[in-house]
Order: sequence, then C-alpha cells, then structure tokens
Amino acid sequence: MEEHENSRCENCIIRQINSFKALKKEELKQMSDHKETRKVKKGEILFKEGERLSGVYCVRSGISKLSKLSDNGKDQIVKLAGKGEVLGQRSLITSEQTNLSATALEDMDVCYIPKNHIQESLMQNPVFTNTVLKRMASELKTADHTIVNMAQKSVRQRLARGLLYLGDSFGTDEDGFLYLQLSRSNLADIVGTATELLIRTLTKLKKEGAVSISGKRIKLEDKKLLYAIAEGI
Amino acid sequence: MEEHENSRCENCIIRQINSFKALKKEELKQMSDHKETRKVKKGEILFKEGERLSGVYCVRSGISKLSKLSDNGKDQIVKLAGKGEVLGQRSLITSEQTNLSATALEDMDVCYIPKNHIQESLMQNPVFTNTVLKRMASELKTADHTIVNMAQKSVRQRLARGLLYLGDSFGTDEDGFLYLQLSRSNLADIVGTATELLIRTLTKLKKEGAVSISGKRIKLEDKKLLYAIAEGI
DNA sequence: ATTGTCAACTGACAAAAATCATCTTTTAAG
DNA sequence: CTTAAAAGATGATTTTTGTCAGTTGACAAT
Repeated sequence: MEEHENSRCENCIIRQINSFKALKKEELKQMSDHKETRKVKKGEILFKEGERLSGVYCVRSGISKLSKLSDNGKDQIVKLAGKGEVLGQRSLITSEQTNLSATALEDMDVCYIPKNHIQESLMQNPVFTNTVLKRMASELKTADHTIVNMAQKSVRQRLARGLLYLGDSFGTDEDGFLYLQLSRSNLADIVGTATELLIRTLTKLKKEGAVSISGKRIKLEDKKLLYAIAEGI
Repeated sequence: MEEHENSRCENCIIRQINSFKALKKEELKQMSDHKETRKVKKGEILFKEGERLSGVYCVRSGISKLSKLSDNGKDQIVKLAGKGEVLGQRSLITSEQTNLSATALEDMDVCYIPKNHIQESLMQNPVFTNTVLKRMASELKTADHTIVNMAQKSVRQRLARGLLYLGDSFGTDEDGFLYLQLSRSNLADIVGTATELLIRTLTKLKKEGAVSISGKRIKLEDKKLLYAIAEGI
C-alpha cells in the first residue's frame, strides 16, 4: 500500500509545533511506518479516564477537551487541546492509567502512535526527552496557575479569564466571534460552576458590554474590561 | 577544608528518595564539590515568586510551603514539600522565573545546588532526565486532581481531604496528632478559603468527632468519616 | 402536523462562602 | 512580669453560588 508523501511523519507540519521536532529521521520513519491516522467525529471519545493507553494521539486538526469526573458526578474540563498537542503522553510516561478523558469538541484528524516508539525515543534520544520535559514543566506551571484561580477567584472572574483564553488559544472567525463554539454546559465545565450560573454570569457580561452573543457564538467586545474583571472584582 | 563523609552528596540518604538517585558517581562528586548547605529558619523565605533562580534546593529536613499570590492579594498554597523534594527544578528546566514562592514552615536543612550541574546532567544523563520527567508527569497528575477538587468541591470537602493529606504526607507524633502544625491561616491557604470559614468548618468537624483539637495540634479521630466527607457531602 | 428531545434560559429559594466587627487567647518582646 | 501584637474564635450580615422547577425555542423523528 503506497502512501502519499504528505501523510508521512517526516513531512508532517504538525511536527513543527510539538515535541516531535526533536526526533531523528530514523525515529520518524519508524513512527510513520506504524502510526495510524484516524478521524474522530465531534462528540466522540478518544479515551476515558482510567483506561490504559497503548499509545498516544497526535492532533492534526480539531479541538478536544480533557476532562475529569469529580466524585459528585460533575465534569471538570482541565484543558483544551488543539493542533499539535499530544494526548495521553503523561500516562504513558508514568505507565499509569489515564487520569483524564479526551472528547472531541469538533471533528478531528489524529494520528495514533503505538507507545513503544515513543518509549524507545524517550530512552534513547536525550534531546527528545528534554523537549518533552520542558513541555511538561510548562504545563505544570499552567496547572499551578489554574489551581490558584479555581481556589481564589469568583465565577465571574474565572469566566472572564476563560473567554480570553478561548480567544488567545483558538482565535476568532471572520466576524470576530470566538472560533471555538462551546455549549453553555461545556463552558460551565471549564469555569467550574453550574450551567445556570454560567448563563447568568455570561448574560451579565453581555449587559455590561464586555461580550456580545448570538446563539452559541460569542464575541469579545471589550478585552480590557474582561481582563480587568478577571483580575479585579 | 575537610568535610565529613556524611556531608557528601555521594553518601546523602536523601538521594534515595528523589531523582538524584539516577545520577552517576562522577556527577555526584561534581555536585557535592559545589553544593552549599544552608539552614533555614521557620518563616524564612527560600525564594519568591518571580525571582530567577541560579540553582535548586534539595530539602534534607524540615517542611516548606510552595505558594502563589492571587490577584486579590490572597496566598494559595499549591504544595507542601518535605524531605527529599527538590525546589526550583521546574523554573530551572524552562529557564523561567519561578511561579511559586517557597517558605519554611519549620526549621530546615537544605542543600543549594548551582544550576549548571543540574542542567549538565539533564543534557547528558538520559536516565536522570527520565527520572525527572517521571516525577514531573506525576506532579502534573496531582495538579490536575487538585484543579478538579478546587473547582468542584466545597470547603468542607477540601478541608477533610487536606487533613488526610497532611496525615499521609507527614505522619503523626507519638500522641497521634498530625506532625505538621499549621496555623489556621496556612490551613486556610491550603484549602483555598478565608481563615474564619476554615475555623468554623474545622470546629464543625471536631463537633462531629472527625477530629480533635488541642491548640495548633490536630488529631484525625475518624479517618473513614473524613474520607467520606471528602468524597460525599 | 405532532411529538419528543435537548439546549438555553429564568425565577425562586436554599446553601455556602465571604466579609466585617468584635472579643479572647496565645505568643513574643521589652 | 507587663504589654503589645498576632492568632484564634464567634456573631451578624451580605454576597455568591447551587439547586429545583419550569418555560421557551430549535430541530429531528415520526
């Protein structure tokens, strides 16, 4: 079966934006020969919290949410992962079951890479290991920041910050609306509150002119105000 | 200047419980020749959020808090670090300023290790890098869990969990009281709430028989109850 | 056309948490 | 020992958040 050149890891543009850029020609070839491209429909689950993964997913396009179920039955979205992110890496490194579930928020294209290739490179390519380590350290910093926000900030503050984050991470469409259209329920799961309160808080931001809303579509009208809200009170 | 054998990294027992066990003889020797032992008094600050570190601290004894200031002026304790922990590693890996402050909660003995030795080993010793990576991945998992707890659980639940954590991490004294005696204010900064509410919540746990209290000293009387509270409502 | 489902929204109320004021106890300093 | 300062504790009040019940509107299935 002959593959088109573009579908080979060696030529994949995604590689420019993640740790895989530190891999050697030989490793990429190996990886490419054993990878498996896969389409994931919006709403589909890539993996569930508690599963053991036999590989990682490299996101080529589309956005997914990484979430964790709390004891009280509510979902908390810990992170949104788009193009270039590698899903499942953490649990592969520690050889544990995943602690998060991954669900597609849009149709996605992903590459599945069996774990042995990643693990070999982690053992034998120090540059790669270092790159992964740097990413992990950076994620840890973000996580610490999130902990403080969750513990110390109000729903209003967290929502303002969340909206800015959505803008920064995934940009806007031609009309200036946030590219990623989340349901109110998903937004609530990012902010860490109930859907009802999320809706009320969002409505208030709209009345204050910080955002405008058209159905699922949200536009950040006054980023400075949002920023001030996120910091202050 | 002649050093006692025990004060050399090669013989340090701490090495058994952190990433340094993956270092080679030669690296340890180098490290030992350039380390600097230091005593830190209770209340003293090892480093402040935003500083640039020129090395890491290896904790030989004593416990420190790693905290971050929120925009609203409140401190959030992100982690408690005791014997064997290496402080400042994350910011060293990403070559950034620290995102956390480290303060001694007890008198401490620490070793200061200049960064170049760590960085060299990270570049040249894949086993060491891998060990650090594993630790970092593990911390990230914990952090994700904390995010969910902060976002989804009540102060009561978080306090119950926090007390169990203190017991598990630092043990109890001969009378069964938690070894680490924190001020109510520090406890509040762990749980992520105001001191007043922390006191009230703690008092309630006492009335319910989950804990007993004698000044700063806290005894976990009914761990199962605490566990149930942490999970349920 | 009818039904059913689901997401978005609203009102009313209850519970949780923050805030402010005050008082007591403990601790540290002179 | 005395005194000042800090930590601990409690009451009263306000604000924030959660919960329950119900309405509306869009859309798909029949």
